[in-house]
Amino acid sequence: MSPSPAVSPLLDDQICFALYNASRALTARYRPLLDPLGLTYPQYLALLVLWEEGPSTVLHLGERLMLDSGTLSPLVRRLEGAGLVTRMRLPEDERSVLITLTEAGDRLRERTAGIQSQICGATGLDLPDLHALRDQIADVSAHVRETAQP
Amino acid sequence: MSPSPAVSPLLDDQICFALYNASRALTARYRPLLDPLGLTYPQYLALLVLWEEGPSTVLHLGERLMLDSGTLSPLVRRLEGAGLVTRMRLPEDERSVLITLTEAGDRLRERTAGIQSQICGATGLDLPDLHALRDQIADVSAHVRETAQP
DNA sequence: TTCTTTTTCATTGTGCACAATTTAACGGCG
DNA sequence: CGCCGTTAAATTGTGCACAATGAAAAAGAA
Repeated sequence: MSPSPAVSPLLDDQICFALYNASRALTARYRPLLDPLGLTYPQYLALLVLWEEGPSTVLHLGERLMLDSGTLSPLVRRLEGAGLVTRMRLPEDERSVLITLTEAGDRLRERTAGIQSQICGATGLDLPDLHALRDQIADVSAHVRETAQP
Repeated sequence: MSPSPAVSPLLDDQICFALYNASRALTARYRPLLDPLGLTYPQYLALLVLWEEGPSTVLHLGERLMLDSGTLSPLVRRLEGAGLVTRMRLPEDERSVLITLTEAGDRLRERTAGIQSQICGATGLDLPDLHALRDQIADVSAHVRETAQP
């Protein structure tokens, strides 16, 4: 082991590169599980919110997923094209678009039943370790967002 | 706190969502640091490899960054357009393209000096914790790739 | 050598991310 | 009421990721 400087610029030392790789690796691991359902990973995330929390506006989806309308508008349009959700302007506020699961979108939930355990298994960690790691990562994430420069 | 099932499908419980968010948050944190240099984060990663390891083929870059030619070809073309690298077919193997830093590309390295410490500071962790977390994430990443289904 | 397979890179097409702008609707406020 | 700043989505444009395909060169087999 060579001694490393206090803050190394080496590629493999970078926390961001590790996160970037891990995120892509896990998303790739989801792909063969989601492909049969006709979903991408971001589409699956949007459905998770709808399954958990019911009809949501684009704004609400964006807050939960940390995504803006530039990403969500076309994504939701594709979910609508697949017959999984409907879009409706709110009568009480015509600016907002309420996204609601269709019957097909609701039923799709059952077919995602085994996905989580497969993903957790692929990480090679047991549940306590996985939860601890997830919390650490979430803390870093929150801290990075808080220290964003104006 | 409500008791959670063994493997929760809830959005906020998911390790992948945490990784996905953290990766985007850190990349966003890099953006104002890299914008003045005219670089994106993936372009910065490619330059890191070239700064560390010298002239590299597209294949070598791809192995280091876990990216394929479909991503790297246009990325390298943009680096070439910015005058930071040159591309040359290897005389001994005309299939391979060697990417070499130009003077400008080499000099750019100096202007990235303070970036790492700023990013590390933004995570809110000290160096030992940061290294431990990075290693854990890299382990998960490697395990996920190993357990990819055929 | 000739034929076949593999390797390396580029290209095409789809779907995110995200900045910047636009459009329409809402909420005051005079 | 008309005016104005704000807000919610959508749109536009750029740059990744990645699957799939194509093209050219190299390596091997017959």
